[in-house]
Amino acid sequence: MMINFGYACLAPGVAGTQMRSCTMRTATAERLRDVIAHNLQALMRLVQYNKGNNIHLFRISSDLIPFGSSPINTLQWQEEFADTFEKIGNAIADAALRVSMHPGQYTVLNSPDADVVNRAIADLEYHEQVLHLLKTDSTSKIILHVGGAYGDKAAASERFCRNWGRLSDRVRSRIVLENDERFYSIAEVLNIAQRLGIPAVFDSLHHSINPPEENCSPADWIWQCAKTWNQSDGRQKIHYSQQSADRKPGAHSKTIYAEEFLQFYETVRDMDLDIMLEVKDKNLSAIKCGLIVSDSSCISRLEGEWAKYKYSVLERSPKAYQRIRELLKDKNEFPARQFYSILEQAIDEPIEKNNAVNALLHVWGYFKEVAQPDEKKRFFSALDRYKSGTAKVDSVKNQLLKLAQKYNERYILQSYYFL
DNA sequence: TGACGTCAAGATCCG
DNA sequence: CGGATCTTGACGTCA
Repeated sequence: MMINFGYACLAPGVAGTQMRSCTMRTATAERLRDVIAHNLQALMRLVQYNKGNNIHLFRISSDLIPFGSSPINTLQWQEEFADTFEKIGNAIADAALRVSMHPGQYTVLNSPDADVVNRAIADLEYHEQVLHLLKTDSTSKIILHVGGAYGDKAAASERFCRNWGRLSDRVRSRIVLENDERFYSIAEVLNIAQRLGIPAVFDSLHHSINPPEENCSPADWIWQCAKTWNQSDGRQKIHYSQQSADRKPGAHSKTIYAEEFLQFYETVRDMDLDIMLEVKDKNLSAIKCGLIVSDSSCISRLEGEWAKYKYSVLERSPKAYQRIRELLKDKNEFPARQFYSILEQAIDEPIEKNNAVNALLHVWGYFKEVAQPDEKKRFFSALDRYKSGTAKVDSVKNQLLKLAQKYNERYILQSYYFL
């Protein structure tokens, strides 16, 4: 039995992995060509990053090809970039990475509006083309919601099943259905999924907001969903996320909080699962979850994470900074849960000026020998403006980021301090 | 007609 | 002019 963790689309803090886009107004063939080439390169770097960080589950952004299913995009991008796709596909296979895609809430297959349905079909075909060009098999899924209710959910579900017949075999072999937070509960999704003979994806946060009448535990529903996954679908997938404490219901938390997560994990740990985390800090939480459920990893993995977090901790809580340093001293231990517990508390604290200045000066330490006189002058004048309240801490940080880029300070560049 | 969610582009403002 | 901050875009449904 085994559980993998993955994240969606973006890896904040990882150089060269940002997606670009364009608006309809600026979507010339040339511009689109540029953006697609850039995004494919970013995807390649994401794949390599995942491989290097032992992450085996990843959602590819629907924005990979801007207007990928729109007549606005007149490029033959499938042919033009076929070789690039193939190279990335090889890297995906080499990394043993399972990729998926997830069209958003605006792809609605069960709409009563024929145009909306036609666009939804085109959009699903676009997602399939990407996965196909990457040479992935049918275990690379397209996650879809049922759609709207239109005041008559039974009729809307019927329409979904009818329009299902209009999709190509290739698309149908990839689609999996997910419960949403407003209309279709996991029970209703299971119903439709069973009828069409396709897998169901349990989403924990959607479920807590929109539970079915049947009173089963999340683990029971996950077990129900397990029966809809067969050999050609690959390992069962679920979505896990936590409610943001300070935002509206359904909003994802900024990180996966370890304690709450472990309570859930205990209920599914004996299953074979791929768990897609939906969370603001993306790859950071995927690494976190992998580490806190592992009881036999090397402390150097924690030290590597600490290197990236340390200045974000220092600018909030020098006390937590010291505690973690103490915690990581014993090289024979692997105190992942304690490490993340202290970290989470620190990251949720507000930034106070004295602590922030302390952290800024720590980072400045990397440049004080190499910086030019004018760079030094600029940094300290920005620091003074921050101290006196006429500038924000981010403007001082940006100066440090610029210096890190100019002098290629890798230790600083990889830090989450600048996010 | 605005809110919803997402994240980068685009626009504007400031020194 | 560069950097910081605000608004817009693109999608469909529902109140």
